Amino acid sequence: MNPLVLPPTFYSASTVTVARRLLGTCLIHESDEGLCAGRIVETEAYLRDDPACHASRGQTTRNAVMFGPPGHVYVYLIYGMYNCFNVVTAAEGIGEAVLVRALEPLAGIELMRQRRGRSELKELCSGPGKLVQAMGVTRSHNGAALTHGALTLHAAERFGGIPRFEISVSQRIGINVGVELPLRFCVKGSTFLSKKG
DNA sequence: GTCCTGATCCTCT
DNA sequence: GAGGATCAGGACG
Repeated sequence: MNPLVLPPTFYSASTVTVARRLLGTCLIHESDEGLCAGRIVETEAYLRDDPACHASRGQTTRNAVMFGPPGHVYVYLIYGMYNCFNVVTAAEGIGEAVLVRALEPLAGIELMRQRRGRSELKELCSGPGKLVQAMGVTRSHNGAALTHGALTLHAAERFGGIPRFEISVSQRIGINVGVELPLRFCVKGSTFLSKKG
């Protein structure tokens, strides 16, 4: 296995810890169309007892993946048009996840432009629905492991690393419940955030 | 079965 | 800054 691929143990820390550690790591998707990669610059933690978390009302067929082992992908359709990309955290049976909200494009940028129908670099991955579209992620990836397969998560060093950065913590975006909780984490000063952090 | 809501994005003003 | 697009899952009855 590629030593830069993050191991399953990476995901078994607390959800908030994983949300912070995900910043700077590289998401890579190798598809038939080509390879795409992006560095994670914005995440949000969704905890079990959090009303905004899908798993807060117990396990259902939709959110079953969240209750599975950590290090897997939970893809969910929102507003009938867009998908959100989540990383399952916490032990099996708990039901917590981290939403990836924004990426800094690293590779396969032309492919991202085709998929998005936009040319500006900042418009490719600066939002949950956008990055899913740019990376070519679909609901067929729901339940897939991030430790092997087409969709993998690599350490920051994979693309030369990221200069030392500060983490900015703020309130989450786009939800109506639990908004006051400081569970959104951004790479401070990044130009690829979904919103000013 | 029917109704309603939502972790969004884009276009237009 | 506001509104429309568009659909699956969950909560009812």
